[in-house]
Amino acid sequence: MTRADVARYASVSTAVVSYVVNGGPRPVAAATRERVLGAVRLLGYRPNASARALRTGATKLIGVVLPEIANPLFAEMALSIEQYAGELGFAVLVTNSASDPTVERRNIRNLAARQVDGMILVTVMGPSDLVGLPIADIPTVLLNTFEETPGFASIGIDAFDGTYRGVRHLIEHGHPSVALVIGRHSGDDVELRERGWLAATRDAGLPDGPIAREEFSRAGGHRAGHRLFGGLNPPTAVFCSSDWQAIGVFRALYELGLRVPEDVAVVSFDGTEASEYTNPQLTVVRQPVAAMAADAISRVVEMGKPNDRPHRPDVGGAFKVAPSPGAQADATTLTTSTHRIAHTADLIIRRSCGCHPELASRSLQA
Amino acid sequence: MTRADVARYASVSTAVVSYVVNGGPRPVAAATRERVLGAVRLLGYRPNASARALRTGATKLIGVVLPEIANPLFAEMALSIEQYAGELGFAVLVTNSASDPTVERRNIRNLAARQVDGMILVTVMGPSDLVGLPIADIPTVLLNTFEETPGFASIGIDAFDGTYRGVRHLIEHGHPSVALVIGRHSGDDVELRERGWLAATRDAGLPDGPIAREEFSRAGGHRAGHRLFGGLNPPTAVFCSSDWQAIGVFRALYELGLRVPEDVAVVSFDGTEASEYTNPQLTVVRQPVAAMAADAISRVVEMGKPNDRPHRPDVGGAFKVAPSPGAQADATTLTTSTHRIAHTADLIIRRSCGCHPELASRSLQA
DNA sequence: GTGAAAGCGCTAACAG
DNA sequence: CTGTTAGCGCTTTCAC
Repeated sequence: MTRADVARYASVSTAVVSYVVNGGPRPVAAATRERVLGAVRLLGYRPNASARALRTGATKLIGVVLPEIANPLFAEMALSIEQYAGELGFAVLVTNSASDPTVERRNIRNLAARQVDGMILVTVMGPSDLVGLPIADIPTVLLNTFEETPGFASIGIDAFDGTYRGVRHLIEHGHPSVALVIGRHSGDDVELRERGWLAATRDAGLPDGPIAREEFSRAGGHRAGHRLFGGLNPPTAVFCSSDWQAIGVFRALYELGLRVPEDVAVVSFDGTEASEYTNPQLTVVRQPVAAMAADAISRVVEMGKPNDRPHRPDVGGAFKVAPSPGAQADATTLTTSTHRIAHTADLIIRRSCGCHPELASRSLQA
Repeated sequence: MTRADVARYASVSTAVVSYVVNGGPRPVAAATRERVLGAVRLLGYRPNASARALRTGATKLIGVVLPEIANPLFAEMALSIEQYAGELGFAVLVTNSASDPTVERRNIRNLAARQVDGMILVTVMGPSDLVGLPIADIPTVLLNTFEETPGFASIGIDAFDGTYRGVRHLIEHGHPSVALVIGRHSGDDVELRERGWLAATRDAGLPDGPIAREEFSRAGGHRAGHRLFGGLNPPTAVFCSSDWQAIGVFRALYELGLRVPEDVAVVSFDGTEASEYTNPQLTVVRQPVAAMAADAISRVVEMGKPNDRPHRPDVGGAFKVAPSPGAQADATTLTTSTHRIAHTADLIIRRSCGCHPELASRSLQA
């Protein structure tokens, strides 16, 4: 079933079939259109995306590299990305790197080989590892980064500030010190969060609490929890760098017979839906995942457009999510800009921090 | 950067470049090969996947339709599918339907339009809704189905048996009745699980327990939990149709001040990693997700192969996971076969059922 | 062992 | 408003 068959059946040229199928670029008489549409339906014709991609040079595919699809933060990112991309007519090729730089590099290469029109990378590598990759010609944005990344457009939150506020909240509850559970790979994020935690602690005149470095997973959080709270005189408050780790910490606390928030107050970073289903519910510093994903998609798509349009008055209005202040980019240099969109994380108070002791401990009164 | 450029630079024909890049189908002199490879590297040449797909008629893309990527069961499926597909040289286009038949239909159409070489569908629709779709020519397997589906290859577990064994385990603990939390859409799965639950109950001579029909989500489980356990004389045991719902039930029990397993014993279906991070850990009827995903991929790939090969002696050995008994399919009719691979679910005893009371209640002794 | 060339299905000039 | 046609980059048959 090809375009030519449809053309033959409807007694028109293949060009007209194109015009009808694509709604342009030339007008078609209503009667002719009907005839073509009829043939399309009757013949069950489906346009060939590969041929179109070859001809137009655009696959309408966006590649996404995630470190770990099981982590709800990234799962929610994937979901939002797919959704926004779909609204703009793009399909999404999601790959998992299992936080392994080698796998990540392979995935990026694969996506490039498939001529994706753009890439969204949640990378576990440093920016310097990215330069050798064959992606100079592909619109790329780094998502979930924590600082400016030279040579790349990037989107993320202010990890220092977010951590600072989360830790400060814990301190305001009067804890003598606050422990930290954090990732073990060396990167901006780890460093920034650690600095945020340290700054909040010291600004309050408190001694540095204990720190546990484990991978960003439930298992990592579980190990961290046992290490931190398994000894004598365990800390009474802990800040977790991710919901995922916090869930592991909760399990460790449960196994150790420690109650949240009575014995240990917990605050975590991310604020995915999973944080609403721990018992008690987690107080979190929430990342605006959907907004970040929307920004990522719109930037990638924007970067992929030819730079020669004088006006495109209404295109911007299609985006549902307003980019953060400072998101305006210079169209002429966009493709290679180092521009960063920084979103802010909000503190959401729920039960695990101890703000509502009477409610949080209900289960114990039964 | 095209094949022609490389050919020109290496002073060979484009055909030779092809032979080198694809390792065939014709032999190339070692010296020539080196020259070509050098040109490829120097020029940074990347083959154009669209052109290749157009020429060969194969995109090496497999489309996947999931009802809900956030549900860990489907997230784990997506992960396994991507992994196995990658090993066979296929990339995966994952789409979400949010359990909405309309969205699902749209996604299937989109995938078909992109000329995927095969499809794996975790559908929320009945088989009859599938017939109108333009996918007769695309190798398709239904994953996570619960009964034979006429006209489709399908893979799933025996939901009746799995539920039966989970419920029976609860009954063996001596509970006077067992409640059921189950999905609300009408389909084989819901019906089979309900029958399994009923059969186990009645075979034990027990009265039918209460039933709560809610969507397959944490929120659904949460509502079900409140409905089931919020009144006077709540049941003392409950079987949840999914880990996801069980997590919601746990939250409801926590909010109601009911302890697991002391006040309420819980067993759930799925056995994803999430079930190891509830407090206490869930006793589950575990679906062999990785094996099911591997089966799905290998069947789709197999179906996509031309039917005219007389022998392919070693291909089968490449698969890591052996299909269940009865998985041998008739190669000549595979594409349109109704064949079903039924995996079996195992009961995994952990803490939520009450088998280890001394351990499960540790948190209360603190 | 290598080259020439046809053509996959589509789009978009260009011509009418 | 509609038709003709030249490729997009690749694979592969056929000739040498």
